[in-house]
Amino acid sequence: MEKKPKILVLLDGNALIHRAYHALPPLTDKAGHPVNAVYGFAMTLLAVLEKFHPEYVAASFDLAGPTFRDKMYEDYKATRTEAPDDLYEQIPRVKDVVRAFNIPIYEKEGFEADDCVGTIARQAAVEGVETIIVTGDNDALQLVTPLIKVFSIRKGIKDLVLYDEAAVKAKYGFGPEGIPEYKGLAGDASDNIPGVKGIGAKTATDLIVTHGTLEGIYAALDTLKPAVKTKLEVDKENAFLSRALGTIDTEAPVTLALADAVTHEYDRSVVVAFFTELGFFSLVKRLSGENKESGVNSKIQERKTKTKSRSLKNEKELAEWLGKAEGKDVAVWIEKAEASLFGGAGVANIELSVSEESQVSVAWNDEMKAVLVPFLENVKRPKIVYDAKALMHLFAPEEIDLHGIAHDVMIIAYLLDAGGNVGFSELVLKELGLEDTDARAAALYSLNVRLGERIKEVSATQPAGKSLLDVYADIDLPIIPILFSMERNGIVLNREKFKVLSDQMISEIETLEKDIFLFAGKEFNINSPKQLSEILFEDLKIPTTNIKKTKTGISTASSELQKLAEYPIIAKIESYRELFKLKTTYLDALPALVSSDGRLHTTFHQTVTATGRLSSSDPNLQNIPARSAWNERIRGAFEAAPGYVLVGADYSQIELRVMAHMCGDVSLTEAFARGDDVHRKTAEVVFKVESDEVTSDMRRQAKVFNFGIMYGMGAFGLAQAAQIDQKEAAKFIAAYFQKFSGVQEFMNRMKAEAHEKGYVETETGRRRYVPEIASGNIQIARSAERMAINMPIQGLAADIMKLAMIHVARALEVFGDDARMALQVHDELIVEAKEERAEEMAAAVKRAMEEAYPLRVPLTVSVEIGRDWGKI
DNA sequence: CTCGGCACGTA
DNA sequence: CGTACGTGCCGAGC
Repeated sequence: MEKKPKILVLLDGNALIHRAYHALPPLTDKAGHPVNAVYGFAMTLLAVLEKFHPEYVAASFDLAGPTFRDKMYEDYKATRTEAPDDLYEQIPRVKDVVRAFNIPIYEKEGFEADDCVGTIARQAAVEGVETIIVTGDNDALQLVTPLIKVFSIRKGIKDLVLYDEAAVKAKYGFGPEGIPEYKGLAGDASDNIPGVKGIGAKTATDLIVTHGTLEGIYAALDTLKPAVKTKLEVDKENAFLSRALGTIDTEAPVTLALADAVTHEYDRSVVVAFFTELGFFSLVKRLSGENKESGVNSKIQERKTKTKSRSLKNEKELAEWLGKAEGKDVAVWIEKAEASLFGGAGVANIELSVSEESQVSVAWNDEMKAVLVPFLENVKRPKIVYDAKALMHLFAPEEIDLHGIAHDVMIIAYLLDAGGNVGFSELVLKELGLEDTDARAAALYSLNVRLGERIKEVSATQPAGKSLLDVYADIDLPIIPILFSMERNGIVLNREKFKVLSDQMISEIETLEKDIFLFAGKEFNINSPKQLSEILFEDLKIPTTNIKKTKTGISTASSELQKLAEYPIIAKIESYRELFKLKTTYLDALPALVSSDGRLHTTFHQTVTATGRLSSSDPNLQNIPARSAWNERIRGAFEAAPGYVLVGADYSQIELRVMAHMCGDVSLTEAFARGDDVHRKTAEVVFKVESDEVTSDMRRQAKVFNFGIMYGMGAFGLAQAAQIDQKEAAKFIAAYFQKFSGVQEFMNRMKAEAHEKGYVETETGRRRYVPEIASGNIQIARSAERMAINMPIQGLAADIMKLAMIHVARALEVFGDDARMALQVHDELIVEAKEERAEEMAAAVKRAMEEAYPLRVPLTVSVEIGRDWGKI
């Protein structure tokens, strides 16, 4: 019996990293570092180990610095655009993966990974070992011999092909030895190898097939077509140079030590820990199974067979399927129809699944709808979905009310890691190890299982009633239908009011512009920080002492310009910027987004912020101007419908109260309990004066101070914000912490917790990971500490508001169509109410908000009623 | 055309 | 060198 040769798998690290990086969507770990290339590399590594069960494994990487090719040809790889930092950042971690598996790395200064691979493969062949080169670069095909094969990526990262000599010949028409000749003729644009000008793929192949080598071709020059002959003559030097550049050096100064490359056991826990850190849960799963203690050589469990998707032909089959699914959670994936010319996208078809392995798909037509709609609307049929709110909008135009959302996987993923990616395809890749899938309902089902386990695991370590699961069940899930109806309700925007404002603003802006050009002595683009700084600091020669620099020049930020208030042009620029911003961002942009019902419909995002707040976009209605001279007029264009009024309900100082609640500081809680003006109280403390000596200026500074404290501000920042001396600021902080010692203890506690555990939590159980806290960079670590201080405060305030909205929604049920929530702006809720019931309703809203979450200090809400937002 | 940097609106 | 966001403009690079 013929003895089967032993196999060496040789990884071309750089080529694989490049392929993985470009083939995979951006992925990040919890710290926000890109990991898609690391992930792709690790997947490929596991796949080849599984497939070939090699006796030996080794890897090669490029080293920084010029190679012998650069010495030969100074333009080598000159056109190659610098790979993004996102990619370079990942190379050390790829090497860590290789090391975690105890795989030796061969690299040499002055040589590319290719050359090391070629040399090692040649040496292995001498030992009678068969080599399989794993790469993403077809250059390596020139190395193929009976004992050397190339396993190369065709597309994506999953589609790999094993090339032997026959396969190379089939692909190119000539064998491996022809590839350097091919480079000599046709060149290689990606490496800036010139080749012979005018000779492309076709001619090059013909020439090689007929004449073999460059030498052969040049010997037969006279037999060639005149045009080809001329081209070859002109570029003869380039042809030979290009061939040399394109030839892999198999005599690189590296020596294979087969003993090191034996696929000996690796420390499984190291690999698991590393994959976990990277967030590669699907890969951890592939490592586990029966082979707990074994090495890479052992069988890694086979991937599951392809998920089955069956198309249901008629409503009878559908009814039967749904009948069998009775009592089970059904994963529902909606396939959106292409948006039509006449409006939004509808539903094309629906996939349903009650298992990880299979699903059914159902066309969205009248017959099927007759069965589907009762299922979708049935509160008692639990559904697993991804982004329930978006689905509600998809169904809403058809007047279908989606109910019975048991799980929203988007929300679960967000709660598990508010900073991470929550895109469906990213989750499918990270959690299930699938680049993409056609069986989305089955994938959704699987995701719900995996993430469901994880959220339970985390919750088991948290206090009862205050866990991620509780946040999920009591806050983030129930608020979905409320946000949906708020988005659908929208708010009236009076475009006529905007038009009047806009016209006034245009003339003011023009006046300001004229004045500015007069001061400048010429016209320029005031909106360009670059041009503006040239005018100010070069033409007008305004001294730049004390002015900050940016990467691109001297800063023209408002805070910097304020230092130059003595120059009359500065005030004009400030006003110009303010008006220009207001006009473009609000007066011009908002009317364009008003829909046919005359109302603006924002989208609230529930899975964006790191703290648990909502965000708003398209348009963002959470940053409508509030304090500028024009504020009331802009807000005034947001109106109630005829017969209705707006009720605005604001939490008063909710974050300060939350902080008082959490730290339990005696002075602070007492101040709130007495109903004191807390900013005034703070002013007394830091300025060391009696209550009646507090001036309005002191109170204003104290207010800045209170906010600063909650953000973990230091003396420097406080000095900046309150426009005072840094030394003075330090004294204020000392005085503050002496009086409110509980606040300082709280801050220290949060910092300690973040250092110890890597995350902080709100009292409700919402979690934020702050891995940067372990950074060696003191700036980054400090910044993480501030996030750790702020998140439990901002996050609990956000949760209180969400709970309040749930309570308000319930309280408003009795009002029917006479009341509808319109907007939420973090600590403010705006409700549209039938005029005659507004007072009654305002009282109900106030009560619901104040009682939403009992704190150690009173939680007070002020309500205002008015025709428009400017009046409330 | 896309994207990073800057600037600035809100809580 | 104070937290959390979204958007508009410019200018560089594709």
